[in-house]
Amino acid sequence: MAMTKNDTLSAFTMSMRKAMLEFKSFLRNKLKESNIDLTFEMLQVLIELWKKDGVNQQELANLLHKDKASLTYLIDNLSKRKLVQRFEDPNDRRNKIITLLPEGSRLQAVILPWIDEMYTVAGKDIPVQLIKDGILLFEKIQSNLNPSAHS
Amino acid sequence: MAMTKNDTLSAFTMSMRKAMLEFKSFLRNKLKESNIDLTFEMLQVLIELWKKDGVNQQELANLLHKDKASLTYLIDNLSKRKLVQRFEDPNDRRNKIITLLPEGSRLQAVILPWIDEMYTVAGKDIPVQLIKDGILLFEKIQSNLNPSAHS
DNA sequence: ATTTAATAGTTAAATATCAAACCAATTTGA
DNA sequence: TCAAATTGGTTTGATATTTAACTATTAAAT
Repeated sequence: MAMTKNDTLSAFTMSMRKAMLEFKSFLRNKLKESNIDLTFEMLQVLIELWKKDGVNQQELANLLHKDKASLTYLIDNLSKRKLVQRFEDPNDRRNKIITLLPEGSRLQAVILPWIDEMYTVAGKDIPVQLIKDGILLFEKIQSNLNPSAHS
Repeated sequence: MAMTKNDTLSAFTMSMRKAMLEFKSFLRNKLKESNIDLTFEMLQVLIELWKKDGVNQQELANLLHKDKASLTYLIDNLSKRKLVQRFEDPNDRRNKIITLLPEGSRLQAVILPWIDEMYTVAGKDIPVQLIKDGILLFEKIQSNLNPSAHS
């Protein structure tokens, strides 16, 4: 049977979904091995804060392509675990600035090596140019599906 | 600053996430425009049933890379909407065979054109070979992260 | 043949996502 | 300046995902 371009795209999205799940699964296993009670999504937030601490929820939502409502819950869950803290921005009291607590900072040295390992394992025997081509492909698809989004 | 291969992979996963969200968002908008009360995930199940009706939950879970527990809930929600029905397999009473109800079948003619449109829009000005290259890239990453998985 | 193991499905609990409604604070603009 | 619009965050309700424990059924093994 002839495979149309749209059939290929259907296989593409399926395979993309599965690759995404493998990344998540890799990290979940690492966390579980060390009995760290964190989800992949909470980790995404922490990673952004390790790059730049003191960011408000909306900025985090934008960086992570998540809904601001999702961020409310994620910050709640990170706060419960005493990893981050909310502060009201004195310059604009609508904003809640999120900062790392000591335990949240401490985890960086433990977890970042796992992230690095994950990418090293995932990218084994793959030329970096292929990965860059993949990014360009994603960006083209994004702009096709949503021309108004200014990436 | 120099961008390492792992930095590129980090950008890759971010961009992949975003592309996935655009696909979901496109379909959600279509469904909403027509006031069809279905989620992207319920649609994934229907699409498999449109390809092959009368499949059990575990097979659906495997096809969609989902957990069997997720399928229980998805089938519950599709049943509530009178789109599918569970049957006990007489040959193996552990299995629940899922079949389309009339309304579930009827939706195919409405929704499949949207799926086709989604892929046509997404793939505009993209040579099919690039998409195939993307699939190979995903498969390589999958086997790197999870060598035991026999795709 | 009887015990053991594996498989399919359900349930519960915790978390995540999304849309919509909402509040408070700030910005715009007539 | 004051009303309207925008922005950041929260809440609610519905759905999705994951893990783990559990039941029922079937298959495997000694």
